Amino acid sequence: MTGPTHADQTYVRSYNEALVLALARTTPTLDRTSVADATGLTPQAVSKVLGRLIEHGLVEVAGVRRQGVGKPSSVYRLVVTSRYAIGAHVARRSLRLVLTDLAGEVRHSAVTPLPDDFTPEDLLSRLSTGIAAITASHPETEGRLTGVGIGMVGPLDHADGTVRDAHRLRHWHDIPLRALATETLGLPVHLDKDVTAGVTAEAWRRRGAFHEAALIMVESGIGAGLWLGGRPHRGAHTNAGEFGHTVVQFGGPPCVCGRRGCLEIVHDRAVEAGDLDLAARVLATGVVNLLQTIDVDHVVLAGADLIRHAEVYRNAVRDAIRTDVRRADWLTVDVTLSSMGADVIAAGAAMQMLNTRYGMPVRAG
Amino acid sequence: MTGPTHADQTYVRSYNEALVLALARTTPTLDRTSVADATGLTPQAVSKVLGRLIEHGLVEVAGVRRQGVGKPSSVYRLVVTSRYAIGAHVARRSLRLVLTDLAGEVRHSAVTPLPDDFTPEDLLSRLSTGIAAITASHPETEGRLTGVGIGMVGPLDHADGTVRDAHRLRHWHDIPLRALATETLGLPVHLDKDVTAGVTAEAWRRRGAFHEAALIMVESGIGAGLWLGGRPHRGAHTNAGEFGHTVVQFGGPPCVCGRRGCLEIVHDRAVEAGDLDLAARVLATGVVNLLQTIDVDHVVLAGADLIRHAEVYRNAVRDAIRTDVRRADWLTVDVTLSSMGADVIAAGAAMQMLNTRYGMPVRAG
DNA sequence: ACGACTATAGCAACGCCGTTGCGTAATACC
DNA sequence: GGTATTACGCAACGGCGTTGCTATAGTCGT
Repeated sequence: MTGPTHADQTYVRSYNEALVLALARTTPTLDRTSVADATGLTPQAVSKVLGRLIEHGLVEVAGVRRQGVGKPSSVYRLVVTSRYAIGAHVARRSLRLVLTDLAGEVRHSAVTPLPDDFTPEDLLSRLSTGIAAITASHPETEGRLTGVGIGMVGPLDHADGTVRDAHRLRHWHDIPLRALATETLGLPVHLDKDVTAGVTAEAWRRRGAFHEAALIMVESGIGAGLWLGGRPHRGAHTNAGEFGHTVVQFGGPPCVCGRRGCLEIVHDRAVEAGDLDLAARVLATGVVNLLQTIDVDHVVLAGADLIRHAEVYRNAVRDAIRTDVRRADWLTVDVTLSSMGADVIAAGAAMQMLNTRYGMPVRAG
Repeated sequence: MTGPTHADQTYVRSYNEALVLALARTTPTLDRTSVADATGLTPQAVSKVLGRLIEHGLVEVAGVRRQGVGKPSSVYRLVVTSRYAIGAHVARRSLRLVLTDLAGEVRHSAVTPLPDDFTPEDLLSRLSTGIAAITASHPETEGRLTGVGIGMVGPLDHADGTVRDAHRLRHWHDIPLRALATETLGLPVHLDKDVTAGVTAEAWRRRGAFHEAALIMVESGIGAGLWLGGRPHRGAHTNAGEFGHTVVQFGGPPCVCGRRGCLEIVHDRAVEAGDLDLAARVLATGVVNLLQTIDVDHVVLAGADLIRHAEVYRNAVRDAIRTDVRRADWLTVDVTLSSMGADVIAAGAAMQMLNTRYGMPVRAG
């Protein structure tokens, strides 16, 4: 992003704190020894890290645990109500707002329609009133709101927070949405593509198990959110995951994007023809293409149009993975449905906001 | 790889040293101020880092530079002859060995044929004699050999150094090649897929400019080496980049891999039919698919079968990128031919070896 | 009941990082 | 030749995880 930067002790501190927080997020309780084993830190260092986290209210002592002979160990746990974040999923016709706690649990969810061809001003005013309504009904978030994450259809530029040309939205060309929203809302704002936010939602809650993953979203378009090497992959222009516009049928029907035989147009034609099985097989072919290209071991299926026929799609993808390629037993892939349903994008956007403050520090590595 | 591990001051040290070394590799000369500007370190810290590097012989003082008023600054430069590495490119019928210096420059290159269906023993003995010949003719490498990098056709497991099932090689099933070679050669060994080694070769020499990139290789098969987020992307099972076996023609001709209409079979059929333009367009379609999926801004073309008709392929790829999709002006992609010719895989393997010692420390980020 | 044993917790000193403050060296300019 | 300017490096500092050691709070055996 900003070019290489150096490492110093503040990096060491925030890195290790993030490591312990990630552990706290994914385990009901912690104790000094188990954290030391999981992180490689010495028990003494764990005490110091936990001390800092307790001081900031992120972690608390939950009691002691007798585990046989010897002094019982103190038990710690995440204070999930110590921080909150708001996530927004900006779709073509609707705005979904969620409130999540520090563990990524959704505390509140609401959808409001958006007018056809809504403008930036339309969105900002609805964001404003929607967030005000949430904070009013959740006074416990007072002073504990980390910020607002926005997941939106692309193309956009994550690095400078600008919407370049949101697909099929007339008034959205080179709109500095992050800056506008920061000013309007008075809170830190994180802007990202919807699918990237979605895959973050899964990763934030599953930590280490989720190292190489893709979230496949079918919802007025087909896209993929990528999580590679333990972090989101956005590509050079925040344009990764334009999965629906890969050609699976050379010379096939023309697509709105200008190419022929794109996954999306071939899939949609099958749906229009009422052949859902074929549509699912087409999508599955694309998923296997994705596996061959980036070799993820977790595939999460999401999106309203997919969830409506969840089992058909999931079975097609699983079948394709098993039979399409002569895949050996070591090529294990876990195919699941999104655990968060329709909230996944908005919740992921909220978690991205939390992640900027309480996740792994960027750069270095 | 080994799960999350903590950060400490040894990490800070090696990180900053790697940062300065990367700068030294890609710049003719260094001075304290420019390093400080580029890394964000204070000048005093740069002095300490450079002092450590000089102590290890990796950097030397090259003189002073008068740049106007004030005390002239000391000028430093990488000692390219302070470390060497050997790279091996194991192909189906040949073994290529190169010697590179610390800058990644190829100092020696040699090819020997490999027998049909060669065994692990065949390879190890040829590695042994080949490396002995190189060190004998390059006495300056005495005591300065970092190790041996091996780039090979997959599938293999980079994490534990095992060849799982090398494509079309009968005697290569679950062979712990890294362990065997380490023992036989008495040197550290790094094992990786050929294409991943190849993309590392480009990245090692171009540093920051090369953040999101793919190396497309056409040479008895079609594969891609991926460089994402400033580091190699291998995927969950070291199986990323099996680009030739993505479907571009749904229901097309059957491929050896078991699917139908794979990029590789469609491309090869076109070549067999003598229609090189079509073959190049098919490959270009696959490249654009790759861009849509992972959004790289550097595409490097390589491989004997491609280089033979380099311009045809390059033009086809450039045309496809320009016209295939309604791409906006911000979607810039740089398409180049590999700068290292036939040595690219072997040289990249050597640089991977150098990278394990003198590159960015793993984990943390 | 009571002492031996054991695992945990935390204080204090330490080593090593980059940072800061400041004195010194070497050049151009007047 | 004096002065401003730029670069260098010693020394003290703050902050990180580590190490050594003592205090603590339980279980277990007698």
